[in-house]
Amino acid sequence: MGLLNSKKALSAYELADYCREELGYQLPVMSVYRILEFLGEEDLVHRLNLAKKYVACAHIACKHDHEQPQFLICTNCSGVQEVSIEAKLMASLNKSVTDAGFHLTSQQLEFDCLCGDCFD
Amino acid sequence: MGLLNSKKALSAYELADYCREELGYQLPVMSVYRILEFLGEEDLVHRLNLAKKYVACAHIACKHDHEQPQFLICTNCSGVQEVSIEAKLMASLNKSVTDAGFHLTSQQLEFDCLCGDCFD
DNA sequence: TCAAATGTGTTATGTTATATCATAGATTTT
DNA sequence: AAAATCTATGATATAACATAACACATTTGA
Repeated sequence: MGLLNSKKALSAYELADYCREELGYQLPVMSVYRILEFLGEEDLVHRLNLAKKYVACAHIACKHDHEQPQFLICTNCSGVQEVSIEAKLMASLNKSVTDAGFHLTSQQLEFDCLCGDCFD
Repeated sequence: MGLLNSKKALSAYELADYCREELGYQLPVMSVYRILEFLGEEDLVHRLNLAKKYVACAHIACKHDHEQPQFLICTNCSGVQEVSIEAKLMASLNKSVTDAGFHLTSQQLEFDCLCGDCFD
């Protein structure tokens, strides 16, 4: 499933459709989910909870370690930009959360956005 | 549907179930969605995109204006805490986003968390 | 009063995700 | 090597959340 060369996030069903239509390979959705789960564990794919779609990690080819990624997701076209929020900013954010008695389950933050193309 | 006295976020289907089981009133799910849409426009209810559930606004009874709310959502029990992130922090965040060529569609941020009770 | 707009119920369908079970191939055990 | 077990995969069903489409009644208002 080397198709995660997409600029956009794709759902598991969209990936299955892609395999069938573009590659002529009939891949059950269950298999897509199983593959995505594996790739997620290997940090090769990120699951976007807000969009309920999946993207290839932008740093697959890099050798160095990475900070936790944050994602800007275009609600119009599903375009995704992987960014790093400054450590200082993340620290303040974490403080605000713990002050409220909660704990972030993940430093992988996601924000609903419009990308440059879809914004006016 | 005065039942949004819940500490937890509830889905439209959970609300329909509540009406049927607790109030003995058979309310179609479609109606729940239509009511939630209306209440959302009136800012009496917030839709949580991350949890796909709904909560009553924590400030229904207040008279003064409010900043955009942010939500801490317990992924374990659906408990929700409505907080206000400092303006300064939000400004930095907005800057990070626009620097990346994106635009936040909403200042209503949502964070997956564990609440105090569910955290260890 | 009649036509148009609005509201509500019903049914169907779409989208994302998980559960369950059977079978086929691989691996282990004797 | 044959039997037993484990694992991977496919197929089907179902769950949970959401929207579309249509019918019918009521209101509005010209």
